[in-house]
Amino acid sequence: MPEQNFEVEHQNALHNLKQNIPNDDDLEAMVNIFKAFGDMTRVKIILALAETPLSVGEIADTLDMSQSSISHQLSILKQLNLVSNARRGRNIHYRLSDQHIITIFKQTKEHIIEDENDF
Amino acid sequence: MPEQNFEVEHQNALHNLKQNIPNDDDLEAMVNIFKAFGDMTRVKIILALAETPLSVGEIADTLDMSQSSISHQLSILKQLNLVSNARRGRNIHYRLSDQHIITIFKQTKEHIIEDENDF
DNA sequence: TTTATATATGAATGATTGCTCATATATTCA
DNA sequence: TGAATATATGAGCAATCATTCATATATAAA
Repeated sequence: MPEQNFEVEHQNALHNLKQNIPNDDDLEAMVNIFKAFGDMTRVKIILALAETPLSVGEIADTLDMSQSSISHQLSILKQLNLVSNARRGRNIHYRLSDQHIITIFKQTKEHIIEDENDF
Repeated sequence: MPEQNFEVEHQNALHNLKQNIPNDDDLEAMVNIFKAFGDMTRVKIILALAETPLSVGEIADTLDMSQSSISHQLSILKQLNLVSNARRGRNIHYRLSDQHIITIFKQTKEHIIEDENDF
């Protein structure tokens, strides 16, 4: 009875699931990164920084947004260690802190574009 | 003057940036996917469905959440074509609509866990 | 057909969030 | 040192969102 075996396997999978779901603490870091990527402004900042380090003013100018808004968003990205900063002259330059992240980011973007029909 | 060349290149990069930033329409699909991943409940649903197709009730039971809440979240995931559903008996079974997506999802998760020190 | 079960959905609510405005801080230049 | 420039930050506000509650819809069972 293949139909019943299927059902038994499903029940086993279901039983295992309850124990195997990562707890909130383990998932939180990941969810927070995704949250950071889930905002147009922050995505644009990351895409810009993927090209070259930029000062706060340069980002604000490039994205045509207020200095304050960009600064707030940068502080969120910094708190997640997605970007780092360093003073250079009278400006503060931001850069992606981990090229690893931008690789994931761009890959995902390409995957989504590839399958655009599906979305 | 290597210092000045550096500055010239930076100015070029800056100038190009303004034109090369994808517009909102192009980014929106990606941002929406990331938004979907940016919620603990939806992440857990996706992780569960990565193991086996599940009915609404099974998901609610597994995650110890209300049927209504799960149903609402599933409708969001469905609208983004991240999951699909089909009636089976008196239940409606949900599954990941694209294994591609879960691959990206898990990869990203692993990358983040690998570099946990950085976060 | 009536009853029970599974899922969907709309309204209400509290929490989160992104932006603006005003202002504080910090560095450079005169 | 004092003025100008660049960035950070806190409060306020409107918008978004995740959940709950009540209820509608749809299928299955009796």
